[in-house]
Amino acid sequence: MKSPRKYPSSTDVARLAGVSQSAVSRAFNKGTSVSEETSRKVFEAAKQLGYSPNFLPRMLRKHRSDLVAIVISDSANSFYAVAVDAFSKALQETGHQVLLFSVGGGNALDGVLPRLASYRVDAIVSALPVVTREAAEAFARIRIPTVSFNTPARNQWVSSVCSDNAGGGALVADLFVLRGARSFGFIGGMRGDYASDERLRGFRERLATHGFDEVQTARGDYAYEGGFAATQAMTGQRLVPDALFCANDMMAFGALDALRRAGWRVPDDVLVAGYDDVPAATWGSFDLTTVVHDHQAMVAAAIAILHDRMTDSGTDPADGVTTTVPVRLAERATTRR
Amino acid sequence: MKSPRKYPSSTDVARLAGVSQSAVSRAFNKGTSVSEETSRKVFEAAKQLGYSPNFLPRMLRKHRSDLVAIVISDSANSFYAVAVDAFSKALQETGHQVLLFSVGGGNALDGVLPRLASYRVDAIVSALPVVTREAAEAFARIRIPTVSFNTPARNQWVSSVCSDNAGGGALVADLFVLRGARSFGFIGGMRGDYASDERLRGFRERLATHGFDEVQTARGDYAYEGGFAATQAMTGQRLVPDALFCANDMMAFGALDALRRAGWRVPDDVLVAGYDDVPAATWGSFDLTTVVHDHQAMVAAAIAILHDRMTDSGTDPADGVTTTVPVRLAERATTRR
DNA sequence: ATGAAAGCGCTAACAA
DNA sequence: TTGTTAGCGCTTTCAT
Repeated sequence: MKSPRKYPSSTDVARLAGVSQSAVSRAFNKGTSVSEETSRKVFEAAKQLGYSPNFLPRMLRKHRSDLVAIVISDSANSFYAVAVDAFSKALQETGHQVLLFSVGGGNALDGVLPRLASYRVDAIVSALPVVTREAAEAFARIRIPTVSFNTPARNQWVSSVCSDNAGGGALVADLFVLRGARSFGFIGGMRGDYASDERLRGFRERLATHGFDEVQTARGDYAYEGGFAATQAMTGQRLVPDALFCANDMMAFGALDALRRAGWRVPDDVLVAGYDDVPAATWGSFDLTTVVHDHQAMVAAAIAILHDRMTDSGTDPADGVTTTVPVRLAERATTRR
Repeated sequence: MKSPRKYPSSTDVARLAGVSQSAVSRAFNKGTSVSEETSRKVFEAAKQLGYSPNFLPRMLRKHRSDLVAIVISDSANSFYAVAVDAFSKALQETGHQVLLFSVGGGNALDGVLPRLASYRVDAIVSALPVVTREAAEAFARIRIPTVSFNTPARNQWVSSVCSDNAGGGALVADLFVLRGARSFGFIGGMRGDYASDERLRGFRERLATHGFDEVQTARGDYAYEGGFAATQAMTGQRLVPDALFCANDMMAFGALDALRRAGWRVPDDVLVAGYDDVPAATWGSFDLTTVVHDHQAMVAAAIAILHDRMTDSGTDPADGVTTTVPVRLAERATTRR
């Protein structure tokens, strides 16, 4: 490897400024006692040498890196992309920096966790769509405060922030019934996906209170194509319910296109609702009724937990909390009769 | 701040294993000479203590952090979101780790650059949609090899990898003419956006070779709404060209919906093409002709440049290169007569 | 307000 | 193959 460029050190600056090395350190750290004069000399020399303080020794000395890991996977869910940006921005405000870790499919998490520990990150955000019990325990084993974003998971070291998935499903159930539907369908995500399962549970339980016990379920893949295929299967068998709830907007778009192609009219023949309120939901071609989660509130809640866990006055990291952020319904053309 | 948990050090492991501290270091670094026996004792003790090597002192000693910064802004362009994931994955393969830096609007870049330097990152990927001359010079000033992704920028320290924007514009021009269009429109991105400007340039120059010198231009904001509004202005004034080229797919979707709402038929009355080939371009409601760039090739090219700059045998970082990745056209329903 | 000195947890040169 | 030793560039007592 190339012998890397040698950066000037505080000692170099000290020599040029004619002060001690510790004076340089003090000049660059506020809340320390340095004279006006010394400070001036230091900054002048620093500028001349192009000096910028090296953060690594500081991490070493202080036993805290101010690094926060975000663990992502290549999910089609663009929800996580905006979350990463929001986290990064919010954490920078408090002097933290985001270190990104990608896990591929399978048990790749185990390959990544040791590195998380080796970078001595102060906290972890899991932006994984599925966190198995084993995964949660693996997180706990490295004993770093962790918050699972948008996926329930909880043990001594792992907290989670989720939107009220079941509540959202219930809102959709109420609306469908109010609009006169009497038969119901649901297109879910992959197996083991808590968010999808919860949305179905809330939907189903609320329908039961209205006296409807049957829900025709199908499974998609959280993408347009999955929603399209699942719906096409319904139209092919002429088993289209009065109202169709899709576990996310992408699948709802696929469902809409499949219904229209097969000659069904929305909302006249079929009501359709999605979940997420992605930008495309408002587009003229779709104008989709959907459940809106409050991204900002979710990120804020996660950050609050992390800060609490990372600071002194904070809670003992050894007990995770579960925060549920409320959702609301945005009714648009696909359910408006 | 909470006094952070003290991790076990190699010295702790050494003591427990009854070997020297350097033996522990050697056991954890391959390519060093350690006996089977010593290694066993070390790993046993390490496991017992829950030891994982600390990377920070290593960075300190070696004068290389193996950290790569990715600088992002809150662009609506989801193209960057997938790129971040691809970069992260590819860099991890070679033992690098991505450190994320978000810049807000305005001159916020200046606030971020000193931190980049302080983390001693080995290289920088700029995923900013606009890199002004001043920004490029600011990058150069910290003398860390930088590659600007999808936005031209170049000086001694800054390389760039771009798709062949002008070439894509030319492909669209050829197709429009082939399909019989005789008047042309273009909806671009924000001021100073090179990608948009280049797409227009290629479009315009190729049209000129076909004998068409007029292009009716409008400006959007790279989002659905901007494309919708710009197109609505055209339909309102009844100044709709035979063929409309949008600088990205999002605006093309807006344009399609605006045209349809105003009673224009696509492709019968108007041809429409976009740029990016986002997933929604293939959806039934749009089926949009668009220019496809090769994400993978672009990321690979950027990584290749970075690796070259980061390694010993590599090129002197003091001369940036500009790599142009070819594009192709995906013709779909919006131009097929 | 300032300097001297110790030490964070590693790696690497050197000696044995 | 192994142990000893000297730093990497900072922060932080402790004197002055």
